[in-house]
Amino acid sequence: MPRYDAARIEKRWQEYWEEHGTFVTPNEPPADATGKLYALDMFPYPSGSGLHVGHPEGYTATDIVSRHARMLGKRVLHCMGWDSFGLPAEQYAIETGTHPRVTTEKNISTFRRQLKSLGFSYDWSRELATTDPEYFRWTQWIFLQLWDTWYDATHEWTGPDGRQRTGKGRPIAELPIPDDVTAAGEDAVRHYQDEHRLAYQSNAPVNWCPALGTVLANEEVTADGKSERGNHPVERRALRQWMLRITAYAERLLDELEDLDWAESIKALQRNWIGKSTGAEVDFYVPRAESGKRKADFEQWEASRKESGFPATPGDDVLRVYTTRPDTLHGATYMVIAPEHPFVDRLTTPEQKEAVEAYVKQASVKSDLDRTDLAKEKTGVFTGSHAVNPVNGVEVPIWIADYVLVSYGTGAIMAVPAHDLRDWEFAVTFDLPIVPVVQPPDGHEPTKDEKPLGREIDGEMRYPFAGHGTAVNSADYDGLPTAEFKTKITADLAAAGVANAAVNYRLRDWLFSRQRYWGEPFPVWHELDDEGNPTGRVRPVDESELPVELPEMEDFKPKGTPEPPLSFAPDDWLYRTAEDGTKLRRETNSMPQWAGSCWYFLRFCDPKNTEAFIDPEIEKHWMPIDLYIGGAEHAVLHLLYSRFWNQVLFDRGHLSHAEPFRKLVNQGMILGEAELTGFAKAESGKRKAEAGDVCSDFGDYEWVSSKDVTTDGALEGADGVVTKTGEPVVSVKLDPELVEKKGESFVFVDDSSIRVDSRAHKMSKSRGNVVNPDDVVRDYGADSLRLYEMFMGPLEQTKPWSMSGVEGVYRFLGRVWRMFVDDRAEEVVLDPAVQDVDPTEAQERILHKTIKAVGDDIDKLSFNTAISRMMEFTNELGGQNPRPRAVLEPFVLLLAPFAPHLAEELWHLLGHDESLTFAPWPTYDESKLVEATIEIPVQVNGKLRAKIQVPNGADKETMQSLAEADETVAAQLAGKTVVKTIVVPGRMVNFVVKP
RNA sequence: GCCGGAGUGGCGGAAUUGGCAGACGCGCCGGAUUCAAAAUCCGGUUGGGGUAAUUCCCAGUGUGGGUUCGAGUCCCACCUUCGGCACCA
Repeated sequence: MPRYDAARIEKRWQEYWEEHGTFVTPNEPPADATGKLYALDMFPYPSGSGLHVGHPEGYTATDIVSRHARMLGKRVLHCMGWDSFGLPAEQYAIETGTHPRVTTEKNISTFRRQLKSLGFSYDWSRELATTDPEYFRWTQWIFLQLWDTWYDATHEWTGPDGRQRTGKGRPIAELPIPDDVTAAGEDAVRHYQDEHRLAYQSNAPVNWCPALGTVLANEEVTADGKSERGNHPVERRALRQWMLRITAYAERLLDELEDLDWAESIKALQRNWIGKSTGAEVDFYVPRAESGKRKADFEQWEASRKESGFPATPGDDVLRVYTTRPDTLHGATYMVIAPEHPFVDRLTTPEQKEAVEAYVKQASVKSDLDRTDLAKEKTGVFTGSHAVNPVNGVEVPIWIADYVLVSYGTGAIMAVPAHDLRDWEFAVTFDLPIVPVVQPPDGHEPTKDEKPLGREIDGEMRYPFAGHGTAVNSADYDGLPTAEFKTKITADLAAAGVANAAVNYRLRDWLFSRQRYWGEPFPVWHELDDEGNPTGRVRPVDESELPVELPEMEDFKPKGTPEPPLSFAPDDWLYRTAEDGTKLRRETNSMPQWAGSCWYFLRFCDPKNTEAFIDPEIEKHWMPIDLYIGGAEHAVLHLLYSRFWNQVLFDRGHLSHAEPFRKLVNQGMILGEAELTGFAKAESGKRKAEAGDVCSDFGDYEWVSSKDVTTDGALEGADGVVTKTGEPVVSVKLDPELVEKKGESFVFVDDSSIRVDSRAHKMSKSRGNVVNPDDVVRDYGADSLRLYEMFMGPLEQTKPWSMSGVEGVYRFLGRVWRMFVDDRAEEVVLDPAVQDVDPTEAQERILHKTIKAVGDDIDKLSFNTAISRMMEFTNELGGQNPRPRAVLEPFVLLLAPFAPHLAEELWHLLGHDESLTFAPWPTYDESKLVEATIEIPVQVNGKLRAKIQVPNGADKETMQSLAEADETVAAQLAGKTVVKTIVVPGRMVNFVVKP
């Protein structure tokens, strides 16, 4: 019986595509192509658990778009590769003693097999893995480019789009060296350069995770101070690390976001992450002299500043703060510096020394968790020193508190308790003065945040006010609205040389080194002195010596100390003597997993190039990416990092576009099948639970899930089941709050106390609701899996899996099959109903409607509706006899991007010898879409009263008279006055009447 | 708290962007086919009411207002929910 046999068909066509190299894209594409499409999937980390049903969701979407584009005659680049460096392979290796390379290769081949079984039209000849030395050779090369680049913030240039821009990455050799640095000698120059490179070393405190044995980026640490991977505790520790100066590109990354065709939500996420704020930096003079001379010192300082202007780096006698509210300067009644601020020691007076030291120590051991969790209680300690408020010469105390972060702004703030909630809390705790300088607008009530902080002062309830208003207690500025005041005072203070307009970003530099074995080695040597100690000078590995491969090692376990595994590599890898006789030691940190994924899309264009990471001509040919689809979990990190690398490579002239991803779409997460869970009462006979039902305790009710319930609604292993409304599948949940306890028994208060919980949850091993794509392919075929994942709902939406939904699309494919194939025949032959006859007008119309709808929907990535249109077509044509070939053939082509295997099989059956991959996409004829007469609604006072047939293209008058002639309408209008008639041609008629 | 989404039948979701709410699929009900089943096919399925019957009536897109001849769609306020950030001065 020639039933729809997905397994046979799919095997056949996958073999055909492989043999014929159907999807291999030459680098010299046909000249007659009508445009190009680069459709990219976020390449997977080949984990040990294999493909997840979430992967094929985005992959199917790009595959449909790619296959559609090929049929439209475009040249298409569509590739797959592996983000194969990373922690899990290394941890598995440590546990089992298998080399990570072995595990990785095994996992890759599983992924490859699974992906191939789904019939994606990837050009497998371009497959790449980030762990391949021929690949990471260029990752290392790009790192050297970063090392060789500084950011010239003042450089003006015009982008490819003709827009003027400021700021560009330039070769380090072009960095202007100040004369005093040149005079100080070669080492000073080198040091100066190192301070400007985009890749630099730093000793700043980092997130050290002892359990993972590595340092983590801020982005890899959760809010409660745990590692994102594994949820292990993370502590702060000062270590020498490589950093990438992504902050230099903050403005560029923010600015270029505007023109990209990305979902607003993702743009918002990135904007949020970059976190731009504008305000001013203000210098507060810190007098050192004994009282008496202090005022004179301040005045002298003020005068000198007026002359010199606002310096780039403040001196020792100045505390520089950043504020977004310079208009509240008159209300600054104290200052706060972070416990890690470099001035802590200098500002601490002998009397306060003990208290300060204790506080700073305590703050240093506090994890981020403690710091945020104790947010309710503000803590701090007085330094003993004061600073002078530049607007009024008032001396204010300087405190140390951990609510000020050393890593943001200048690590110091001016505190305006009247207008900042945190400062208010602190001032209240330590009894510091509160001076209001902003008058709230009339009728302002304290907000939800402000209200709870209210406090009685001098017999009156007072609240902080963080909003905008009018200036008071601000000398000459009184009466100015906040916004105006900000601009004015910033200008005035800038003229006085004590402040400057400033911008700050939440974004931090990217911690780029890890203490792992399974990552790209840094292409860097450290110079050693005669004793073998590092001199602090580094030398790049010569390009000709790339790649720096990983040494073969027996033991790459982390030692629980920050010494990276590579520092235990064999000496011949680790050490070398340079031609000039200098002893060198390799950098033993490795790059983070993000490195390889920052540029893989470039390599796909030119994967075999041994001369360059990409050929400039080929790059121009394929980039930018027209469609990039992947999970929202990469909305910030991966996408920001790769944009950053791409910007730098663009600035250095290696790329033709600054932004790699023209259009980005995040597929929604696929949740596990919605489970009905709850308490079921096991008793004989099925019946409804009712109000008043009694149970002796919740033990009478068993926790069940839909898996325990058979299709007819009986609970397996029990005699019956309590149902909500008599529906067969069901279990109920008791909401303890709605169940009354009477003695030892519980009584259902009312029907609402019986709840069915049918939530869908994330797929997870522990929940046991993970769907394995292999199983689905085995039972229903790849086409069904592809079609189902596209039919579930909008691509970007989170949606639950449903096995019966898979069966639904499988049934649809069966109907398609039987539309062509006589399933009662002995062999696979065309159904006799498929004939070379002229289609009827109605058949032509549905065909052309379907062609239009499917094409438009693919362009909109609205695959669920495209599929529903094809179902409508099948519902209409399936039962007809004869079924004209001229209508069925184009339909096969429409189906091809979605269910390519079945489509190829039917195409073949219709007598075509070649694959339909490059068959022209059907076109529709606008004139075939119109019907002779159409049905339109007639409303009276906006209510639908009748439907009438009108000739297509009827004018207003005709439509109105036809509507008036309708019996029902006439009855509705009888005895009433028509005030107005609205006629929308081809749409509707509406009579507005008065009684 | 701030930023960004989303609320439509029993369920997943449609709705030419202001013009017939519920396309398509799932589930369910009824029927055909069958010795029976599987598979397949046909009909019904928002709720309520009415009729011998129909192209019948009423209500209805989270809640409350508003704009409009007309609102799921636009405006205002609110509720719920999901995601991200969270002492960022």
